[in-house]
Parts: sequence; C-alpha cells; structure tokens
Amino acid sequence: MLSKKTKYGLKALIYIAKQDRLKPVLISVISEKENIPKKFLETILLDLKKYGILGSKKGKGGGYYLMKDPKDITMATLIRVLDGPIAMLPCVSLNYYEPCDDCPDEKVCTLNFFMAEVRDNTLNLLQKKTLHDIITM
Amino acid sequence: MLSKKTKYGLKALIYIAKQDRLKPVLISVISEKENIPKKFLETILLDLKKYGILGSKKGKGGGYYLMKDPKDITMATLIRVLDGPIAMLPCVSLNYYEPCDDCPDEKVCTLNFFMAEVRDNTLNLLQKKTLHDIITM
DNA sequence: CAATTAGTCTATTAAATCCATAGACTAATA
DNA sequence: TATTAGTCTATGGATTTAATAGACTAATTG
Repeated sequence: MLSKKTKYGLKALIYIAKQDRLKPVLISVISEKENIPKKFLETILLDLKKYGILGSKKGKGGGYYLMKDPKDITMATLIRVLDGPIAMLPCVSLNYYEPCDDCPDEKVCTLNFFMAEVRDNTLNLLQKKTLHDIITM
Repeated sequence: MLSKKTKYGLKALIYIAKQDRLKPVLISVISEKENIPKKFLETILLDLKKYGILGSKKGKGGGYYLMKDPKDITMATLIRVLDGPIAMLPCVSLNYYEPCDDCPDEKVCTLNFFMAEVRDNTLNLLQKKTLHDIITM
C-alpha cells in the first residue's frame, strides 16, 4: 500500500497539473481543496521540489508549479520519489537495491526471479502513464 | 514492499511445496534451511494454517504440510493472506476496501480510477501464478 | 503409561516508520 | 517596510513490524 504521504503528494501534483501552468499554486489552496493537512503537505511539496519535480516562488503571487510538462512526468518516477521502491522485495529493486540477509544466493532464490517478473509487470504500466494521462482520464 | 513476514512465509511455502507432499516438514528445518528466525516462523505458519493453506501434525513425525495441490494455490491468495491488500490504495482494494477520509467522492477522484487499473494489472499476474509455477521456474 | 517430540498459545518488547504539528526564519513582492 | 508565502528544525504520538520467552497441549513410540 502507498503511504499517505504518497497519496497526498500525488493528489497535490494532479491538482497543480490541472491548473494554468504559469500561475504558482498555494499550499493552502491545495490543502483545502484536497483535504490534506497543511503542515504535512508542506514537507511533501518540499520533497518534490528537492527531486526537481516542482519549483516554487516565495512571497505574494508565489506557490508551487511543475518543472516539466505533465507529459514528461511518469507515475513510476513519482511513486519512486514519494514512496520508494516499486519492487516488492529490496533484492529486485532497480533503484533501491539491497541484498537480503537471509538469502545466501540470489541466483538460486526462486522468489527473486518471480518478484522480478512482478516488478517488470508493474513498471511497464507505471512508466507508460504520465501525469498528463491521469488528468485527462 | 512486502513485509519480512510475507517474504518468510512465501519462502517457507516454497520450501514445503518442494518436498514430498506426504511428509510433514518441521518448523526447525525450514527455519534453518531458509534462515528464518524460528519463533517468528512459528507464528507465520500458524497464520497460514488458520487460513487453510497449511495443515499440521503434532508429535513425532509431525510438522506442516500443504492443504491443497500447489497448482491450486495462487500467489494472489498468499500475498493477501500474508501481507494484506494487493491494491495500492484502500479505496480500490477488492478484499480490504476502506474509503479515504480525504476523498469526498470516489467517482470524481482521478487517482481512484488509475489505481484500479494498477490493481487489475498486478492481480492479472498474481492470480495466474501458482505455487507450482514458482517451484518449477 | 511414560518419555519424547513437535506444534500452540499468550504475552511482551525493541525498533522502525508514519503521520502530523509547532514555531522560528527567510525571501519576494507591493 | 509590511505582508505574503515558502523553508527549516525539531519533536511527539500512534501504529506496525520483527522478534523472543515460556508455559502448555497433542501425538507418537517403546
């Protein structure tokens, strides 16, 4: 399951993507419209900024805006940034790989192979879908 | 990501499925061969028994055994029993549905629709794969 | 029937993660 | 220079995860 942080982050991004791209969107507006605790949302958007998904402007007329065209932002990227690995096990994660301490040899592990298949299956969908696809669904 | 409980449980089931179906397998043997903390494994196997996946026999010659043919045990069932929902959000879970408190109307929620698609995509694979498929991979 | 074997049940705990909030600070605009 | 709005640090509560301990019960075998 995705964390609330991830769900909130995705909903915020979808909200921002639906607005006029030139006008920054206020944290407080997103918070209200999407029912997301404001302080929590602040840290999430900050995180998305750190990873180059969002940009921000301070002061009056400020807020958050997308750094790229929604067509160039895939769901795979967003879930990775917000939630972490897409794979079901660390030992088959492409971006967050970690060996299992209970598994002496990955090449002999039957779970390993199957979980890689699950990962590819999910990734195939998540990499195809962009923010733009979501807001026009 | 799957919990360790789930990973341990799956590995244990795979181990049991690889053995002679008529001979119960000892907790201690699985624990040793698969490097799973014995006490932790006990509770996991008990859980799998509660859900009718495993059966057990006490005393000498006892242990755990599969209640069904490995061909009739799908990965979807196992992950649900061990880990819980397969869906990424509670509001699109088929077996563990729960409404989101931040979402006033599911029919208007863009995330909802997309997440249902992800769920179907994953489920499609997990329901096709059986324990038998895994051990013969 | 008694000894041994092996699963069962109840409880507890340490650590990690998640969710959320508070408050002081900084930058931009009018 | 006042106001607006994002930034940074930090802290706390709740929940979940992973693991362990120990007493108990059931089945088998000699």
